[in-house]
Amino acid sequence: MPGSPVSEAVLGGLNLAQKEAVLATDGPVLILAGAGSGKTKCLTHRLAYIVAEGKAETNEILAITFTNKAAQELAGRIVNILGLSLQDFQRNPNLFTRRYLPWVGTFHSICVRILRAEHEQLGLPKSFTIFDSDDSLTLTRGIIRNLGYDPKQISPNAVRSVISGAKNELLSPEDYSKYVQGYFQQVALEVYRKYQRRLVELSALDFDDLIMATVKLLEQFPEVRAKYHQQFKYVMVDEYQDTNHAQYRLTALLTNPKSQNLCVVGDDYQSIYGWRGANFQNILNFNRDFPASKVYKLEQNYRSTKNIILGAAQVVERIKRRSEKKLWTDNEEGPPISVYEASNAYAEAEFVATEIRGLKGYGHNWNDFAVLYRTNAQSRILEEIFLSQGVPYRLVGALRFYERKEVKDLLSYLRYLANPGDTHSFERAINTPPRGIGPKTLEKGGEKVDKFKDDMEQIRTQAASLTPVEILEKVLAFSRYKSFVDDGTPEGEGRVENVEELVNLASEFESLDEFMEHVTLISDVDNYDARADAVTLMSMHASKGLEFTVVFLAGCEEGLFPHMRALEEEAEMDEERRLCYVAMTRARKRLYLTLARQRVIHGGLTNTIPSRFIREIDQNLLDMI
DNA sequence: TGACCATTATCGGGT
DNA sequence: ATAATGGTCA
Ligand SMILES: Nc1ncnc2c1ncn2[C@@H]1O[C@H](COP(=O)(O)OP(=O)(O)OP(=O)(O)O)[C@@H](O)[C@H]1O
Repeated sequence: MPGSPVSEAVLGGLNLAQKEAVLATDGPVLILAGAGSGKTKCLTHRLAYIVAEGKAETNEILAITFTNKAAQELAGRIVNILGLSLQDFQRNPNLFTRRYLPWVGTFHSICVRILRAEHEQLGLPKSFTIFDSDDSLTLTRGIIRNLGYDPKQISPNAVRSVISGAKNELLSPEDYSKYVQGYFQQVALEVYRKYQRRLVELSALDFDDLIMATVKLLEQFPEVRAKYHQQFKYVMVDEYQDTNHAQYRLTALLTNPKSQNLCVVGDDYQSIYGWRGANFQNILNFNRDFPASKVYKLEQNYRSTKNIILGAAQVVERIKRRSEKKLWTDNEEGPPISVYEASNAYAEAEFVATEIRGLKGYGHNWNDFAVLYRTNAQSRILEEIFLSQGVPYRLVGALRFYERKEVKDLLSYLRYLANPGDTHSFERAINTPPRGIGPKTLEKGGEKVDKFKDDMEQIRTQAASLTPVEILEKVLAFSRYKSFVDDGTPEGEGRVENVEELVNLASEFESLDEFMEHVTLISDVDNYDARADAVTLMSMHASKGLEFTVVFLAGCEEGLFPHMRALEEEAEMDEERRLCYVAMTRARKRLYLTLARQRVIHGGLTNTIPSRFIREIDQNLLDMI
């Protein structure tokens, strides 16, 4: 009830504008605000408030977060409001979030849940396979070859991005055929057709299909749509500026048209995923799409110093197409933004490491620091130097868990067990470890192949009454996978560790489908642990939504940041500016911009020019070291 | 079939 | 400069 102790607690610690946004539970709401103004905080409190007020049960709230990590954080913060035990949550955040907040997650994980529930409508088996980008690429390459094209002339990557782009715009091959121009797109269309047919045969969906299929489901079946409208009393979407067309449609389809209880949160200045179809006009058009909407603007930044806020604003103000937005802070002015020009990338990394070690002496922890860069390739030199200087670090975003070979190998068994139609996984599993069954033997068939199929069928029968970890143990015993990867070398040891990590993860799940889905959909940032006492190394993109006391932006050079490929198009340069704004505003107290005057690119030494972003910041906010 | 070697792409970001 | 892919040969 309003004024009840719980509601009071939920509203405590919010400023006036934030409180208003939290209290405006009903009807369409847009929270449009700059960095560090407490948007995510608002969303969390809003969810808590709705539950505390008894306006909806936790399973009646659909909340889309940008990462799985954010979903878990949301769950963690409302544990006490739900009257549940914090220990339970901490023991297994995954299971806890699934159980108590089944509809809090990323677009992709929410879609999987809907599709699993409604699979029959779409003629899919319940345990359909999720293709990740690697699987998609392999399939695409195979089709290109099958159709008689040379993968060297028709780049599988380029075709992938055409197909993905089409799906993000909700274009089926038929729809896409209307836009085709030129030879390459003609071929891409042909591949798209075949690719889609192949996925159906395999009972598989790729990442983009997860969204597109859900949209189709909801468009095609009004009764399914109505069911979810009843289920979801409240819908909330965080980071709405980074939704693509398919996600935008999906949001509208999932919102009850009568109540229109939809709250979207975001900042058009922080739209950094345009390259994968995100369109920040979605957030700017919210008023047009929902004329009854109320708009809340939060203008006070609680995160950063005045100098950081001012500097970041100056970079982003050069963008022509943007909303007008105020952002101020009561925080101290803080030290100027430090700029350091190193002679080369090693010297740059040494400066960063030395600076961190120096500041560490002034009472900082290692996890107060982050080094952010434009391209993942930059992490290598930083790692090398950090290692030699004894600076503990955690690298985020390099290799996703699922992309490790051992994980993919074992998942292929599990996928095939769950979905016998998935011959893609079958073909991988049957010869991992090598059993002398290559493509030729497979085609001919015969005893060896039948034996494997029979063995798998046996495990499949038993699997029905087993937990995910038990099934995985069976697979490991059957394949003797561990002894296959453990060759006694340190690398072999690492591979065994990967297997064990997968086993541990499996033990956190109750259903095989959920376990596999989790492994396929988690990103590397999801494993980022803010408590681990180490310096964080990650891409600027991956840093979205996070905050650190001290931030270094490495490689502030023309051609690297802003990136070479963004120099020509204004829209792309705008996105680089927004990325700069995002990256700068991750910092609470101190911000460094560093660069190398010489850098090795593609094996050749190149002279560099300092990034225009440094020039665009008022010189008296900067301290050139 | 699978190991080995040459050639080629990669280094733009990621669910 | 390195990783991945593809072709060749045992
Ligand atoms: N009313 C408030 N009083 C004190 N601190 C606040 C308040 N609101 C937000 N904060 C703090 O400000 C910081 C930023 O909040 P939050 O991450 O919710 O902002 P955001 O708008 O989502 O940021 P961004 O868009 O940059 O990711 C957090 O540390 C949060 O605890």
